[in-house]
Amino acid sequence: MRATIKDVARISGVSTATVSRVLNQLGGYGPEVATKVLAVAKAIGYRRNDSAVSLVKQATRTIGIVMPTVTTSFYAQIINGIEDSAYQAGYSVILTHAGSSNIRLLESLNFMVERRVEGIIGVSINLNQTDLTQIKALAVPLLLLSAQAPDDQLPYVKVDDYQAAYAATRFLIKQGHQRIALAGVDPSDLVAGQPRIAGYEAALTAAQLRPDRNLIFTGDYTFAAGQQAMQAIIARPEVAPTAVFAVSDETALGVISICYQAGIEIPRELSVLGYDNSAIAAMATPALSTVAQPFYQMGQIAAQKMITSLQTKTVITSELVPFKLIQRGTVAVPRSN
Amino acid sequence: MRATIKDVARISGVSTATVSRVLNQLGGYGPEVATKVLAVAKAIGYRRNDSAVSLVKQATRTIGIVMPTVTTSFYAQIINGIEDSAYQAGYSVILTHAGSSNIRLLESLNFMVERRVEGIIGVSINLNQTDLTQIKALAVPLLLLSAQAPDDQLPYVKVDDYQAAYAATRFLIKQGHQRIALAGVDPSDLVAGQPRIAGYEAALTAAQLRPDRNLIFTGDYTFAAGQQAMQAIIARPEVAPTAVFAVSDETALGVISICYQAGIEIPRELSVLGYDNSAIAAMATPALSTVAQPFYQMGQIAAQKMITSLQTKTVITSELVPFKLIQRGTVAVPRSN
DNA sequence: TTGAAAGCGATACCAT
DNA sequence: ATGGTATCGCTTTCAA
Repeated sequence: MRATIKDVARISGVSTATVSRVLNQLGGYGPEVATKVLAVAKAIGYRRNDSAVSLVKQATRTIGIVMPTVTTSFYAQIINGIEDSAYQAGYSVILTHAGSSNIRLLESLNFMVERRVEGIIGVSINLNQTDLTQIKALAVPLLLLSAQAPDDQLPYVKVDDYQAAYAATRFLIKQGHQRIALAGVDPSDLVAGQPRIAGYEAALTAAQLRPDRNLIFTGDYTFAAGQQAMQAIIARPEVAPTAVFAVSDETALGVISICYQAGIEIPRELSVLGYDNSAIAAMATPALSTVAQPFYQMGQIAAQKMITSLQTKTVITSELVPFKLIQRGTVAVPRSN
Repeated sequence: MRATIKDVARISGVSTATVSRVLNQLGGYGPEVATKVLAVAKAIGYRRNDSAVSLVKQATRTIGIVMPTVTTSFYAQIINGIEDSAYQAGYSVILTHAGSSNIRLLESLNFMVERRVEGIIGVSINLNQTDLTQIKALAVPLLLLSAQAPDDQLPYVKVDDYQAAYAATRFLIKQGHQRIALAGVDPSDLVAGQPRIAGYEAALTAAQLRPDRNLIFTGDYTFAAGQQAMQAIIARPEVAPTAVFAVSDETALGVISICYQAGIEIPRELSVLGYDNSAIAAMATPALSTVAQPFYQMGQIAAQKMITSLQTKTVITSELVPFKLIQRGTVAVPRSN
């Protein structure tokens, strides 16, 4: 059994109250007592029991992270950001997966409530109205990261997908592209799907280019989705885009992998633009031009917002974080231009 | 304030003891009482307070993960594996970073001891004797994942780096390669460095090929290390390997990126073999041939071992997990052959 | 400056 | 089948 405050008290010849005061530097004790207590605590390897502290203080200084099981490469960056901020504020981070398509979501959230986390950051989780109702009943602050709830019923930290898609498409147009495909997008996805489609089409329209639904290749943001999109593009020469805007870096790599097999040279014959700027983007060959989401910072911001809100008892405000266009090696002017 | 067991007891008109029995399905109560209690608990949104449970049970059902801050792409897979296994066993997972080069290591471990985690899984952390001594003093089970302590003072789960490097090199030799470079390796790294060098050299020797120190390009397993290695190779035409065995997938991609810039075609002019089979390997162009480490399973195994040991109070045994050679598109027979 | 003691929310033993 | 209550380790009033 581990040493407790009582052991320290007994050995030091003082009361537990005094030991507690010394250990927490609350003042109101003589210097020699302090020295003694500290020495004893160290000698017997005393460590505070946070369960007991949490119980009496009614605060666990813990925040929870819930995320889908699927492990796209950028989650590590987000977690890093959250954990670093939390750590600095003296908070612990507990982690659970919501399973694929949220099957474990409510179970996970419940788990965390029992663990008495003070707040939860939900990464990339899509919520429907039922979820939302149940979450309200949990009575724990939930902040969304890279996600958004219907009618903004929950605060979020994310980039503006519409603006990012608009800027990305506009960038491609400025390079001289006129036939630009959009690949891997899920049109039923209210958060990252529809806004990106809308931004893409708006940029096209603003440049007097007529959006063409045949240039939109739907998918689920994966590598495989990119491969399928590119295969479809090759299969239909009448479509012949000069650039493809992929909705994720992984999708972009899927596109590129098919081009490689088909002998299509990038960026000479086809430009490819990714989305995320995950670690793989910089390591791809050729290095992937992409829309950067500042994942690490997003994690930091989310944790900070949560903790500040907890400490000041204020409501968490949503925040749109800036994206950035990173030009590397996969976008060039179109050949025909 | 959240509802407690007392509230449930009061409203149901029974004692807290009975409520506890019902909630934990311990038997020893009438069916109508059970129904009543459950209904009340649900109605007032009662959730168990795990801090209180942990305190009285002297068990937190929590395991901690400590890992370096640097976020190579496979950490997500490891965490997924750990979390899934832990979740199934009813355990929570708390996560902290040890900072770069372990600066935050002991602080993190201490944090976890105060949180009363029942065991800690240390991912990719290199320990020296001082660390080890302090860890012993913490008196908490520590299992290493993808790491190994001096003199095997701590149990571990990892692949056999020597054997993997041996097999990989042998594979390259069988393909007809005779001049094989080793890139990105840290020769001062006892865990992943020296064994791989040794395995590589042993395979060479076994095939009557004389190991050549000029073919070993040291580094720190990163993308940049791969780039530097390849630049060095190009700068010294007298070395001219026909294959390079990179110590990580990222390093392999670094090698490939320089080849691309230099117009060296892979695998026609140079074969490249990676190590890890992280998510990026399959998505690279051309797809990377590599030595696979089963990260997700390693996470699962580690968590299972830890939890089993906790529950059966037995000592954790080390385990060498199998690696696998994954042949994709970056290794071919040498041109000159 | 210091200590006694009440509680935090649950469990589990001992009665009844 | 049910209730009373000591207990887990700590913080925090209230007194002294």
